[in-house]
Amino acid sequence: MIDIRLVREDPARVKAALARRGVPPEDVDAIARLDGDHRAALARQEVLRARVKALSREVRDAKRSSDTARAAVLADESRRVGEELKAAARETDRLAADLRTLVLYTPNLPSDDAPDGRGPEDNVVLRRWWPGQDEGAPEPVPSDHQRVPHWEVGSSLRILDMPSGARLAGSMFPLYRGEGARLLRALTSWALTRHADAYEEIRPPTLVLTDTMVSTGHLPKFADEAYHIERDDLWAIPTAEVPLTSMRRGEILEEADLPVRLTAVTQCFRREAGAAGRETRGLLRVHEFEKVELFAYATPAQAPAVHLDILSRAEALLRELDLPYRVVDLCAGDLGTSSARTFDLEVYAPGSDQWLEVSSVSWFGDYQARRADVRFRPADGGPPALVHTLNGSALAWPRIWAALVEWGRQPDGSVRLPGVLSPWLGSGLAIRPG
RNA sequence: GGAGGCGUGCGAGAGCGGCCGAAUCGGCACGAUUGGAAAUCGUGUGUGGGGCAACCCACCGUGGGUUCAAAUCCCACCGCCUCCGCCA
Repeated sequence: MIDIRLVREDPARVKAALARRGVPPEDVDAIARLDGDHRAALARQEVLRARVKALSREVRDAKRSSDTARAAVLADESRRVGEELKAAARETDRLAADLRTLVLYTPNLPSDDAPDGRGPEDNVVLRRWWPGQDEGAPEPVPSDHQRVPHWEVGSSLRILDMPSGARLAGSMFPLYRGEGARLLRALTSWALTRHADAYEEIRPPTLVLTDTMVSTGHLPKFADEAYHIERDDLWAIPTAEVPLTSMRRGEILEEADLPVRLTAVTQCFRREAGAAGRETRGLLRVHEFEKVELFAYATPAQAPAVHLDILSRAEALLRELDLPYRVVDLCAGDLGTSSARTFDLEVYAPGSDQWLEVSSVSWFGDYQARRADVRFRPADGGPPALVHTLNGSALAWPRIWAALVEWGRQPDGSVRLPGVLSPWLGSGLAIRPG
């Protein structure tokens, strides 16, 4: 949630910031109006309640002095005020609920540093990297044998079986087999080990309560994007960000313990409503996938450094995998709802001939922390303040799998995999046609 | 899933329906004492909303209800513990 106090005190600033995302100023006015109504109603309610409490004390005193008649009169008066109070409370609750709904649907204010722009076409490519770049090697040009899309490579090597996945769960549910499945396991083990120096490994639940989904901003606005288990009212998480953000929900952390850095591998579930058709072949867009996530709770002062740490860790993994990539600074219009600033990492896949988003590294400010009510007690003894949350994939495996298989394809049709994975791949660094 | 017990502040733990935002002990902070420390003594110590302030309001797992008045009574739900059942 955005800070309602900021809407109250500096609506112009909120309007200007949200306008960069395309939010009309009237939306901010509506929030301000409802907030004013709610506060006025609350004030009326409090006066009435104070009156009831005062009368109740007088009833008590009258009874103590055995003045039954007076006690009865006072009790009647209190009952009457109590009815008024009830009505006032209903009004306050209604306004509060309306206000909350409105605020829950309002996106975060983009960071001043995020570039201007309306959509993906306005994102800024900050830099590119490719193997050997430091030694002056030119950007690699894929050979013909690398121009085969991963779904063809996967099918002919029998390491990816999309038809079987579709038979089990429908389209866009991949089924990996043999060395293809083992490659996923290797990537996960390798990545978690690489983060273990500073990030505590977590295995969270992947089905969560509605409140947990609301805290990150995935609900109520994007209910159509998530799988929902109706009978038990649980949601399948679209990313480990969801359980990790709520791990300390409602708590006050000590500043000395910050930043709290966590890493987790989870299955991620996305309905991808409306994504049918384009760019859904093979592993480019799937309903269920595995991803290693980096996450942190930080003080506002720590947040920028943590943001860069997560970004550099995700980049380091790509470099160790020898995958050419670019860093994209998302413009205000293309930011996710909860994010204030996001860097996407995109890998080039020669067979699919596309830049594939394999990581999204975001700084959420206090937007999610306010929804999740996660605060910290400043070391200087000041009042508790909201933490900042940050996260980034490191990394999402299906598209990495695709890029590895396409770049690694040899003239003889086999696939060579990067050396860093050798401890987890056992004997074979290469997947050969069998 | 069945039976029973319990959910109070940083922790432990009290709390005849009114004087309870809450005893007491511990922890922590500050002060006194001390050459310094321990011990001792004193003071303070929740979160949020409103008001220039005095002060007012909310919160004792969550949500309803009873009552002039609810931490306290009633109902439902959730969580934890114990026993039974089932189970990878």
